[in-house]
Amino acid sequence: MFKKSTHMTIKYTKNDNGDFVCPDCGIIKKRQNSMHYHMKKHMEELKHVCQECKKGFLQKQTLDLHMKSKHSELIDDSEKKFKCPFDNCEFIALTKGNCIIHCLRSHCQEEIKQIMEVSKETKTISCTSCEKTFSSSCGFYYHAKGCVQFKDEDKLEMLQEIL
DNA sequence: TAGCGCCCCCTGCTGGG
DNA sequence: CCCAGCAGGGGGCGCTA
Repeated sequence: MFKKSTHMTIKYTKNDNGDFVCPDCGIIKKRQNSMHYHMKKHMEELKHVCQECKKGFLQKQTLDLHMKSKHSELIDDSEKKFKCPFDNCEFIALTKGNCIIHCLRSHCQEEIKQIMEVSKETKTISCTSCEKTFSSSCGFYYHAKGCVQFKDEDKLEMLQEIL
């Protein structure tokens, strides 16, 4: 079992296959960094703490995102936000992924329709181009950036700014 | 090689229409 | 109820000691 200390060095255990085994719950991970993340959860090591509201996060990126969204007045204006590259659209997203999803959803509906297949039964969305299935529309749209075909070169050029 | 940071991808939740 | 956007976790890649 782990002691809940933020200064504790993590020790990793491997099984005969060379996979990483969690000594706490026995879960197996192929990669060390995946186990690192998993074990941190056991240790409740939320070392990335927001100085403003004292909320803790597992990952620095999550804290950065939190700072951008909740305390944007405290950070440098040059901090990266992702603006929609399409003309006459003022949409700004906190993450690149969310910006891509917005662009495809709002500006590329025609192209998306060509590869989007919605199942009302299973409430999933499939890509007819590669037959991959997603449980949420966001997942599909994010994936679609790699499968969708553009006839309009200007549109493709604008999208490439954020891809 | 162990340990960890960065970033991409995906998912679940929430709020508004 | 549906859809768009937000927020956060999982995992791959690559760097450093």
